[in-house]
Amino acid sequence: MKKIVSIKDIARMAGVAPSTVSAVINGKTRQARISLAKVEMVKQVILQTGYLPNQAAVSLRTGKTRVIGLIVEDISNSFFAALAKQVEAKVYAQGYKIVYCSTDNREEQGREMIRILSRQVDGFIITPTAGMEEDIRQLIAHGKPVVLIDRYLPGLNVAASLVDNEAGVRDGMRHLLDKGYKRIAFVTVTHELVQMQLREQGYITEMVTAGITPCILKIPYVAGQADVIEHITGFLQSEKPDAIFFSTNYVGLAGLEAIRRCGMTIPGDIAVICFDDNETFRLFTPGITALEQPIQAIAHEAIQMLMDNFQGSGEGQDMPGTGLRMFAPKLLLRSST
Amino acid sequence: MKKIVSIKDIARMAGVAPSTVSAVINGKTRQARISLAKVEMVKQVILQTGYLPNQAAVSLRTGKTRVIGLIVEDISNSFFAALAKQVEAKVYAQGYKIVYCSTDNREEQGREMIRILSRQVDGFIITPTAGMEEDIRQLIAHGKPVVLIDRYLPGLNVAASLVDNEAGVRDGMRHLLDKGYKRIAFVTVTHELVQMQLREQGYITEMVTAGITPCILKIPYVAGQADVIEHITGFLQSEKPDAIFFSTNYVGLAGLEAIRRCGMTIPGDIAVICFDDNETFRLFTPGITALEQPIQAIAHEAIQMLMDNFQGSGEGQDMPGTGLRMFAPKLLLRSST
DNA sequence: CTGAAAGCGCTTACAG
DNA sequence: CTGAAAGCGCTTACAG
Repeated sequence: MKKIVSIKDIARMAGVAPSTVSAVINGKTRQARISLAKVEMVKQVILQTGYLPNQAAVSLRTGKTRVIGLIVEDISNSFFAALAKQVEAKVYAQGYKIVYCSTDNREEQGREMIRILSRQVDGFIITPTAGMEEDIRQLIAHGKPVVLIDRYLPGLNVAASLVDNEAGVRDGMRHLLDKGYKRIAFVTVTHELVQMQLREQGYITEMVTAGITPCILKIPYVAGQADVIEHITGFLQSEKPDAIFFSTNYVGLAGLEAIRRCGMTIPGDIAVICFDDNETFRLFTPGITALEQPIQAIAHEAIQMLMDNFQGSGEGQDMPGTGLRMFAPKLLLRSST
Repeated sequence: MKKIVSIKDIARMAGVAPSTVSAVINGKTRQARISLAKVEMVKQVILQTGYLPNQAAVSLRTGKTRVIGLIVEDISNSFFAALAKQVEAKVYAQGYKIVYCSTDNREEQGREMIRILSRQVDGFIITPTAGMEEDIRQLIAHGKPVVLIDRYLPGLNVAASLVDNEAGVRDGMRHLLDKGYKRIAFVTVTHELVQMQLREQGYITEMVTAGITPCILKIPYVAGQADVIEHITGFLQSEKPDAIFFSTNYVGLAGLEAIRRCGMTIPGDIAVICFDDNETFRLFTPGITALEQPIQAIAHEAIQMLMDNFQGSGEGQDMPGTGLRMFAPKLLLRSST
């Protein structure tokens, strides 16, 4: 086990004091008015030894960890996984690292994760679960920046970056209406989170504008995949819509299975569109028209807001960058509509 | 911004010395022979204040970070995302955290990540890229435990946890042969990593055993999705196989598209099987027979080996738990074969 | 049985 | 322009 070089070793090797080395590392040679010759000397030694400061010591001294906590609903879900990838690239480029964890939408889990991580990260990017309001409020009160992603909690004035749910659904609806579909059904899940309500709202608004009576199926959030398929199958048989709008990935995949079971053809018997794209929709025969979330924009904006907070006061005063940033999804036209 | 309580505050509030508090926190009250009354006193105060030790200080003092570095090829890939999820559950349960990063199979990227993280984690779980041998060797020489996952580097005697590639392919092949398919083609990518060679080897072995001439298409690894589809389309038209074995997810998805373009039906014109399962294969019409990787077993074994290292010497001596752990994939029979 | 003291590796006023 | 010293919050011998 090789001995690890410390700032003292570097100082000794360069013939200067540790504080000089520190100034060089942190780019404070101007303020400290270190001579150019010494700066060069120190840089040489650092390069030769491959010296890297002990981050634990830096953190202890400065109170900064250069770590960001990424708390998502489920890292194995393709949407969050893609988000994590986008976050990663940005964050490492700025010299930060990421620790992640999944809440699986369990309130207790999320709370515990915040507790464990709160002292060990400089800030959070969080997919909030219902009931997390108070924890997030406290985090911010303690001067720990938080940016919400993918959704927000109404009544909690915290920066958030997400897709424009209502605009997306309205886009998709106008496409269906333009194509001449009339009996357009909307299939969604009961969910306390605001984004589902916004999507439903978008649907209702467009239907009402078009002068057609809305036709909505709401599936209990807790239902398993098999149950969801059952629900949709029954709904298709009784309502006989000519087009169907699935509010989310998860429901859409079950919906395709239900349509298959009913022996209906797409788009002949029924047109299909879904909020959220995925590989299955792309490869399905026929391709399924979908609203693709601008994951990169969402992730980049979230990081940007968080980093802006780091620059700013960071002292529990008014956080800059609070408020919602929404990005319109992209309508991917495929053969299903 | 509220003042953060330290061990001194707890000590003062409980009327004991900081070292006593430390002993209580670390469960060393027996060795230190602290009276039960004081232990209770301290525990009370800790509970009331919600005190959590400053991890930076602990790390600085003990040299342990209780963080694990997870370096994968691409966290947004569903396989690695699923792996990350399994790793996460295990790791948090043991009081560790995870920082992740993706290499995108770029050697430089992986090396840089190891450099950045090496001082800040207690150990690594790595999906190695070619050319990483030396970096991993050095990590271990410096007493930093490493467990490889999903693949290993021949010639590098490091613990690794992965699927049994050859056994999986042979399983799938025997299934096809039993069903009476003869002109079974194998489509793979050129790739220096060992797992692709093992899969190919499994195919060849079974074909030779069955007395049939192997028929292999190797696609350059660098090819984009469109190119891959082209390659496969041409291959299908010239070779006219009655069954096709895709060596991996990525190739299989392109393969389905190629089959569609050729106007072939599955399994009528051609049977399909693929190494690695995914949602598309499950929902495709017909369902695609696949070999599902035992992700949970792979992840759990990796963590177990890593944690065993933490218990052990950890001093750059012979690492316990070196060697390969392989888990057979599960053959999911669907309608495509 | 318990507490005072040293020290992990940094950064930051501060003295010269 | 540069270096000595204090201190971040812990843990660990060690003295009593």
